[in-house]
Amino acid sequence: MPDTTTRERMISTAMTLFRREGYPATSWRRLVEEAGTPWGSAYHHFPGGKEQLGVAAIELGTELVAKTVRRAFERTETVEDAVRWWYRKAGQALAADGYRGGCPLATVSLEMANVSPTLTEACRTAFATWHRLLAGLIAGRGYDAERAEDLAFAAVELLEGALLLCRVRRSTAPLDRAATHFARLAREES
Amino acid sequence: MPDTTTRERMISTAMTLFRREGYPATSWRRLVEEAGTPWGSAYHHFPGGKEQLGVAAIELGTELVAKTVRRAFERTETVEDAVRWWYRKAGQALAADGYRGGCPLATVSLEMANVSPTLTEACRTAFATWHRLLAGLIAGRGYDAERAEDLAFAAVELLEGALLLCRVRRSTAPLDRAATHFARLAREES
DNA sequence: GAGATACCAGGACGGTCGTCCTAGTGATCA
DNA sequence: TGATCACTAGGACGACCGTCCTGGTATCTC
Repeated sequence: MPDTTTRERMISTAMTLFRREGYPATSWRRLVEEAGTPWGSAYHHFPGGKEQLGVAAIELGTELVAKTVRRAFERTETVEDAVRWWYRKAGQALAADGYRGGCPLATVSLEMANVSPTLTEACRTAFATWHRLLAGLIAGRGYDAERAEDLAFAAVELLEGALLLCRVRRSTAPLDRAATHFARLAREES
Repeated sequence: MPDTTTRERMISTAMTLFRREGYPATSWRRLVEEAGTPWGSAYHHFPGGKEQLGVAAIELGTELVAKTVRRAFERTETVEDAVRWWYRKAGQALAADGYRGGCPLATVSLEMANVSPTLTEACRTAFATWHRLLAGLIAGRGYDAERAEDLAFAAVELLEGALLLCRVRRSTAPLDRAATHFARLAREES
């Protein structure tokens, strides 16, 4: 079962709060209250302070999304179906959470880009990980390397834009449209 | 000349700080320091407090982007050229600001979606304004209404996703790719 | 001139923030 | 049994937050 240790519960709760309201709005006090973890041991598990917790939460979010992507390509045959499956999964998660969630990185990325080089570097690494993973999986479906790179970019760009609009409109429609747009990009020859 | 009054300077500075670091990170004290406006008259001009300032900043950002979009369609002939011009303009502004800026709405949208219904509503209205404007301009270039709607969505989704990646990677490359992706979507028949 | 109105100065207020600390608990191992 | 270690309890600390206030100045209206 997941999140058995105090440290793990803190990280996964931090990821949830970061994606819902962002980094500055997530205080240690709210975190330990939400996670039900001991307030006194925060700096025991994260001597680097809130920033270290932030990096850990970003890494967890990166891995969770990567897992979804891998699963999407396992259960589908074409690239457009894989992305559609991925986006649908993201939409379901978003709706099930009452449109409070979204990308685990987007909010922190935007907030901390000019403030914390450490967190920004973690976000940069995360996006690079996704991009590399996607490009590899797309290339594995028969696309040449350059085109796979390009489609991997499109998949991330469209997802991030769509998640933002879904959040604001409280609807998964933008994600559905984004999946269709991606399918068109993937199908077109030349 | 712009921003002649205290109120206008406060709003435009707020927009800048919101897009750079977000809503919670932008305090009144930082704002008046940055804007060089009197601290004592903040609640004179904005009796509704920080939230009222936030709404005003969102509305200003909405109008600035709308102006750029209108200009883009004035100086180009095809839809894909208009979007490319728009994205290039956005990339130039981003780079000129040292990759600190970005979409004036994105960060606030993500941060406040679960916190402030007022600000969320302002963001929703803003995105709807852009979408309506774009759909109208695209339809004016000969696309049928439904397709124009769809392309307007794609233009906003791709821009938001690209701006996020540009910010993190400190590069305008994602915007260039996004423009190319949009061009492919706009060109393809059917 | 007098009164009203718009705006500015600058700090008080209570609250929350991240950080850090001392004291204590419970388990492990000699 | 006693020493060591990982972990927890809970608050102190100074800084900053949004808000609101009193007192003042400039400008306009009659």
